[in-house]
Amino acid sequence: MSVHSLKLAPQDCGDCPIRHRAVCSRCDGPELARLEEMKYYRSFQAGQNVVWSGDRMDFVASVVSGIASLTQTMEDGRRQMVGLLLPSDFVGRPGRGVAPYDVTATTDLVMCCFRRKPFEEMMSSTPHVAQRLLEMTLDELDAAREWMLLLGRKTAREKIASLLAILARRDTGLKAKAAKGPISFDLPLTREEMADYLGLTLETVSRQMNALKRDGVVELGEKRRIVVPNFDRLAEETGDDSDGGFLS
Amino acid sequence: MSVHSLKLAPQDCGDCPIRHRAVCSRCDGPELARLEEMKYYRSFQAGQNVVWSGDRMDFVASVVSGIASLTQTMEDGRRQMVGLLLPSDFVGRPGRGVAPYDVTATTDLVMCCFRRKPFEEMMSSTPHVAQRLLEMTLDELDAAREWMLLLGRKTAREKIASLLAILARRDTGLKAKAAKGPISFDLPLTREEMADYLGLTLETVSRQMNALKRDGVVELGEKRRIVVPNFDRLAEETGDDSDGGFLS
DNA sequence: CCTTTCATTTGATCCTGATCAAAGTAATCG
DNA sequence: CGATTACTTTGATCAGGATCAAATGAAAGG
Repeated sequence: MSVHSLKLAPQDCGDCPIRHRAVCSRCDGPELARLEEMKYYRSFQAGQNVVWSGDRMDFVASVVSGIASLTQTMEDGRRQMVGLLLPSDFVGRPGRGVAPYDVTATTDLVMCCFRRKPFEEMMSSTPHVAQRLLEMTLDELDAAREWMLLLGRKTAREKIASLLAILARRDTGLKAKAAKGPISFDLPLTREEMADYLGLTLETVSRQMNALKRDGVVELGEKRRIVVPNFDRLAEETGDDSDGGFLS
Repeated sequence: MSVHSLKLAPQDCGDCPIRHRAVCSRCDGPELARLEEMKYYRSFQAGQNVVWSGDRMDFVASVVSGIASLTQTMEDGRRQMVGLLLPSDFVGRPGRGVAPYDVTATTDLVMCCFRRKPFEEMMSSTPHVAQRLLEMTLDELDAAREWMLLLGRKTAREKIASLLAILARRDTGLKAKAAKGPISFDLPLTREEMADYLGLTLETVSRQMNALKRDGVVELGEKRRIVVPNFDRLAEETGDDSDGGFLS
């Protein structure tokens, strides 16, 4: 069981992510009350599809627990993951009624949903909500562009290291870098999902994971447990600048 | 000289893209008047840098004529283009003071700029401006994710075909698909820039361009002129679904 | 507990695109 | 106009990762 599911029980929404990230971290006004009324939960089992590319998508949502992925597929089956949604991430596109890619529950998943229409109305009458959404979308765009660099120019080993670093940071709440000691987390993805994330095959992922293990960069424990003895060492393997992420 | 520069003389801003795309396609209120006062122009020569990654970026802007590119670079020089800005595209990130990637004038370039602070103030007092920006950012995010599929899973030939199709569509105003006849446009990118866009080397780009030529998919005229005798034929080479782009 | 299924590892071989090198073209400038 | 510089093509070789194949390991279910 991933640590994520411990963050927040779906019944207890006092700390619901939508409140903190998606909508309004700055106020407690009537908008929030309206949102509270509107919201509802949906659960999915690991592997279950949330929406298919091309489907109508009449809601927006925030991930409460678990992990969802956005993937694009070509006719012949080649697949590329284009988004990985962790708890507190936002899904859905105000103003767009059709999903442009598949959304899948990678692990057991709980989402906090809002029907799209009323959410959009709320948005237009509440300026800073649109601004908050814009901010989040810009973050996602930054992430997508980082990801493009990874896909286009990094070696297989660098790709793997980058993904592990991203997951480690997310799972330990960004303080992984600061912490000097070893950190560990549960890999939420299969080799195949990692391959779809990285633009590789699962065989290459497996080989490179073991290469990193052989070189002492990571330890692969039981049941997908990953131990990173030295985060800086892992960061060196990513090919990124050491000072990544001092954006204002 | 690219056809783009003919679209709009920078002095004549009655048709300034910022008006139509970036800010407000729905109104003519006082916001527009305020914007008109704020705006100013900047010109860059082909090859000139607009901002470096990590620089302060105190303005947002709309491309009036020419082409700008966003690129990310690794320490060892590997480069990946992560954005290609054509006329009417928006650059800049409300709320962020630092550029996360290099912005370069790929051709001679004219941008219509607004200082960031006053623009942001205008945004917060004018709800639908933030909404419009959100919409544009979502479009960019879609484009980025399409691009990720290209980088992660397409073959060199498919990558080239995809890029040519994108440029053809943009240059002919989306009606390329409908048009049954041959279409043509000027390639605004060198082989090296195409390579940076596609995650390839320039040699591979050159070879695949000539392969497409040999196979009659495109004709390479003088001075970077590209002729596409049959757009559907080109589209087949991209690996994309034939019905790409019926988003609501 | 055994069977079935799914995930991962490992091996052998192949192929696409990278790399290294050089020649050919086109644009620029004194 | 000739020389320099930038861009493009072409060739030869190499290597990283894909593909095909099979074995191993771990989880799930009757």
